Amino acid sequence: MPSITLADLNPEQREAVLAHDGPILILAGAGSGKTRVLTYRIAHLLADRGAPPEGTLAVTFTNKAAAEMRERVSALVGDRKHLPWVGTFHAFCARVLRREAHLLGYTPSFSILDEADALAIVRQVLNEANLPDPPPAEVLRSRIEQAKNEGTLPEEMAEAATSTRERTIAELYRLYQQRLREMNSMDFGDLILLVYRLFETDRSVLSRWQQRAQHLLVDEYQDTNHAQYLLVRALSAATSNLFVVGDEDQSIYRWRGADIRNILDFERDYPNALILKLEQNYRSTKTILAAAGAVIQNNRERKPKQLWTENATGEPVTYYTARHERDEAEYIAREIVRLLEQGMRPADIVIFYRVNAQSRVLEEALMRHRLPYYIVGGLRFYDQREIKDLVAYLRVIANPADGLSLARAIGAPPRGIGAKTLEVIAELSAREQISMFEALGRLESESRVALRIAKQASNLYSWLRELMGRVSAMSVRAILDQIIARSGFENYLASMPDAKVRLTNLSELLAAADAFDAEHAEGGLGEFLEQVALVNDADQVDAGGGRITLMTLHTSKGLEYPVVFITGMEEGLCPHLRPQDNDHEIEEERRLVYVGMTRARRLLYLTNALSRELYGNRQDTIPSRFLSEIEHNLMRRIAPEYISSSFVRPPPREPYVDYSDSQLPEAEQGTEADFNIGAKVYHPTFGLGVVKRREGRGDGAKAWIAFERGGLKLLMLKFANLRPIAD
DNA sequence: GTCGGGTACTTTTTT
DNA sequence: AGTACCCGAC
Repeated sequence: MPSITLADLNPEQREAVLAHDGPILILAGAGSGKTRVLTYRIAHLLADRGAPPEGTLAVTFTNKAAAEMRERVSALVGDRKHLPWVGTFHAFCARVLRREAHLLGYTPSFSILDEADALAIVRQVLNEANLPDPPPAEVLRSRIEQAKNEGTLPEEMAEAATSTRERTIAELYRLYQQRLREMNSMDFGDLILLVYRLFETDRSVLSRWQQRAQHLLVDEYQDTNHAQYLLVRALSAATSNLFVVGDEDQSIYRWRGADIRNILDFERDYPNALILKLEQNYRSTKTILAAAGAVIQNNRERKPKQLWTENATGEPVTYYTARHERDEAEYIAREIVRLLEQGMRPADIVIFYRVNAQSRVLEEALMRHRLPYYIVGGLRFYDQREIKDLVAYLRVIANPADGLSLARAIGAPPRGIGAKTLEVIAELSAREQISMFEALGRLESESRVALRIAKQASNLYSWLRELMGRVSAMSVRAILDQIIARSGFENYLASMPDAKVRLTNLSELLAAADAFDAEHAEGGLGEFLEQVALVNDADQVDAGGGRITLMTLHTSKGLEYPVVFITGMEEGLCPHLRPQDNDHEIEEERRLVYVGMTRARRLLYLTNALSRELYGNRQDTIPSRFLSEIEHNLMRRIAPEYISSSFVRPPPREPYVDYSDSQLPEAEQGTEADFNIGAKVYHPTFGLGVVKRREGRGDGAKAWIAFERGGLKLLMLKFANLRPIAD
C-alpha cells in the first residue's frame, strides 16, 4: 500500500511514477507535469520501494530546479534529512572529482574555469606555440569544447585526424589540456569528460559511484550531450534503473553539443526500455497550445506527438507589428500597464528575446512607464570585473597552482607588476618546478626584476601565504575581509569612475559569502568557489520580488508565466540566421520559439518590428517565418494602418515618443529614516525584508534585516542598495 | 615597465 | 554598443 498519495496524478503520470525498475523514458510534452512525475517518482522510490536515499541520484538542468525538487520531495516524504542527492551534471561531477582528483593528477582544490578563463588559456597556448598560420583562438576553443562534449581526448582526436590542420588542432588541444593540468584547473567540459574517463578506466571507482546511482533520474534529457550520455550509461549500467524525462521538441542546446539522438535513439540503446508519453497539458489555454503546435509540427526531426488540454480556449494570440524596436517596446510597456490595471501582477509577466542585446530598449520603455522589472542573465554577477578580481584571490588561496587567477589578483589593485614581470614569474615557475605562486615569492633573487617590484611581489606573497595557512579554520566572509583589508581593494574601487556600483557589488559579494557561511562550516572555501563557478542564469529566476521578468528564450526553459511576450519575431533574429545555417539550425530555432510559446498560461503576445537597430546598425526586417505557420484564426492582429499600405516608411529619426532623460526615475536610494525598525525594504538579491535592528549611523549605519529569501542579514545601508517599500 | 586612454573591430543562445 | 588591443605618457 503506497504511503505516497497519487490521487492528484493522471493515469499516465501515475504509470510513470509506479513503473517497474529498468530503463524508462518519459516523453513529457510542455506543461505535462514532468517535474511532478519526477518528484513523485523519487518520493515513491524512497517511501514505498525501499530505495536508499544515498543510493538515489537525480540530475537536473539548473541548480534552482534541483533546489525545488529537493524541497518537493522532502515535503512528500516528510523527511528533510535523508534525501537523495539532487543537482546538475556539472555539480555532480565536481563532487566526484573532489573525491577522486588524486587519481587523475589533480588535487581536490582544483579551480573550475569559466569561458573567459578557458579562452585566455587558449590564447596563451597559441602564443607559445607560435605557429605560422594559427587558428583563431575562438575557433580552437570551440573545437576543444566540441571534442570534450563528444567525449574525445586529445590523443583520440589526433588519431582520427585526416589533415594537417586537424592534427594541429589536436596537438593544441593536448597542450591546452597539459596547461590546465599544470594549473590544477578544469573547464566545464572536463568535469564531465574526466569523470567518464575515470569510470571507464577504474572499475572500482565506477562501482563505488554506481552504488550512489542505484536509481538514476535525469531531467531535460533532450539537452544532454554525448559525454553526458556516456556518463549516464556507465553510472546506470549496474542496475539499469535509469529514469529519464525529456521532450525532443524542447531541445535547444544542440549548438552546445546537446545530442537530440540521445532521446530519439533511446529505444535502440535500451531495447527493453519502457517508453511512456505525457501528452496532457495543464499549463496553457487551448489557443496557445494550438498555436505552439502549429509551429512545432513543421519540424521533421521529431516523434509525432499531440498535446491536448482541458483548459479553456482563452484569448487569441496577439500579433503586434511595430515600426521599429522602440515602438515595439513602447507597445509592450503600455500593454503591461493595461494588464496591471486589470489586476494582473508584475510578477505574472515575462518578456522573452532571442539575444541579450534586445533587452536595452525594453528596459528603457519599462523605465519610462515606471514599471518594476528585472533581467535574468546578461552579464552574470560573478562575471563582473571587481567580483572576478576578488574571486581570483580566493582561487589562488585555494589553489596556488592557478596561475591565471594569480595574474588577475596581482593586477587588482595595480601593484606595478605587469606583463613583463609575469613572464619572469612564469619562467621561474617552469625552471624551478614550482607553482606560479611560489615563484612570486622568489623574485628578489631575480636580477631582471627591479627591487621595488620584487619587494611588492614578496609582500603580496607573504600575506597570501600566511592567509593560506589559516583558511581551513576561517569563514569565506572572514577570508574576503582579510583580502580586502590587506590589498586596499576598497580604495581601489572607490577611485574608479563608477565607484558606487562597484562598491555595491562588493557588498553583495560579502552578503553572498555571509549567506554561504550561514549554511556551511569553516573551511568551506572550495565549496564556495564551486558554487560560484557553477551558478547559472536560470538560478536567479524568482529573485525578482514581484517584478516583470526579462530573459532570453534559452533561459526560459522549464518556467511558466500567465503572460508571455516574445519579441523580435523577425527573420534573421528569430530565427537567428547565419549564412551557413541549414535545416537543422532552423529546426532548433523553431524549437526555441516553441519553448517560449509554451511558457504561457493565459496570454501570449508575439511582436515584431519592421525596422531594427542591433549592434549599431539599422535594418529593415522581414516577419519571422514562424508567424506565418500559425493559423490566422488563432491570432488577433494589431498593425498600425500605415503598415498595410504597400510601402514601408523608413524609420523615423526622432524617438517615437520623446521622453527626456530627466523623466527617468532616480534610482531610489532611501534615506536613513526609511529604514527604521519595522520598515519594509527590497533588496536585489534577497527580495523583500523587514528591518529588525539598527546599528551605527551615518556612513557606517547598518541594519539587521529579515528577508523572505536568505533569512536574517546584517547589511551596510550605504552599500546594500536597499529600496524602501511603502506599506 | 606599467598603466591609462584612445582606436579599431566584432557581434547567439551558455553549463 | 561594447570590448580587445595598441600606443604614448609616466
